[in-house]
Amino acid sequence: MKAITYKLFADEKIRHRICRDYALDPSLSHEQLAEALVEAFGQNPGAGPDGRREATNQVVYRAAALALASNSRSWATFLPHEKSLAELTFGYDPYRTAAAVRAEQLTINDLAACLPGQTAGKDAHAIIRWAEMLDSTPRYHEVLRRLDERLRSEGMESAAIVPAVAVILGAPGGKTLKQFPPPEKSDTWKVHGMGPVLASEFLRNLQWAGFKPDRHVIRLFTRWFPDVIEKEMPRARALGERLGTRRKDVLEFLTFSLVGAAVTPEGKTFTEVDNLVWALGAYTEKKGKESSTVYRID
DNA sequence: CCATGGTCGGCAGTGAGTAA
DNA sequence: TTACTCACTGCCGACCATGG
Repeated sequence: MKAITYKLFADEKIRHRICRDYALDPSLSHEQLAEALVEAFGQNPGAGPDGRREATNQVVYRAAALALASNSRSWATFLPHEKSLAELTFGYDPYRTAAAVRAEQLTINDLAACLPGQTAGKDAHAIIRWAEMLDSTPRYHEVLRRLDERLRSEGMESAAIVPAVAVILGAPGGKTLKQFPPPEKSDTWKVHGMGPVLASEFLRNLQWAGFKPDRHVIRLFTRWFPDVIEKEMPRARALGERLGTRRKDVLEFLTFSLVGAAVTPEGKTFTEVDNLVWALGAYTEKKGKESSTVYRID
């Protein structure tokens, strides 16, 4: 971890770029900057219990909307638009948002204007679909907690919970739905506009403790920890089996989620580690330009 | 035939990098 | 400084392969 924070903030140019993107004070120490960066992502559950606390549909809606807002879009690009997204959705109120859409006072284009990039329309559409889903599903978070409780009661280790739920929400196959019947009045767990990766982002926004293996993280871990990957692969396959899937992309997602959990040291959260590894991949160890450094994570 | 899974390309704007 | 190329991001739908 020290090596990663050093690499991130020692270089003047990179430190200033990160500070510009996330409105941090460049005169802080490396440790303070690392802490402030993780803070800026706002997903670190800290010491609290994960996945167990209450969350209103409004809190759930905010978590979903922000996860969708991060799709194919650097967080720093979206940040300036966050305020207007919050205003358009009445402070992430799914009921008022759904009502405004019904009354044709809010359109996909209105929301898309807050989401720069190629997936703007699709993400905006998904944000509306989520409002409609939550509008007709009271206490959605309780539904998720029941899923969480079931998996735990069946002996699933806690590091596997978020990846498992993310697969059920993001890429449920027919077998998955047989083993995990969807909530009442619904014929699927599939959430709008999210695959497993965005679904784990969504869960993290709800302060569930999980590791999100995005492209940067996968790329760097492939270089750093081939042995851990080898070791976690059978466990990912077993987990996939448990979830009723053998899809290659899902197994890759599960493998790297487990690798992330495995390399997270005692006393650190998954979120802290993956936020910092992500930043390293996004700002320093870029694709095709990686150094030969194998960063120790401790 | 049906369910499942793999592969590929489109989406559409950002920003880093490079050449002139 | 300007103009240009290209990689990047995750989801999804079209299409094909496999196997019961």
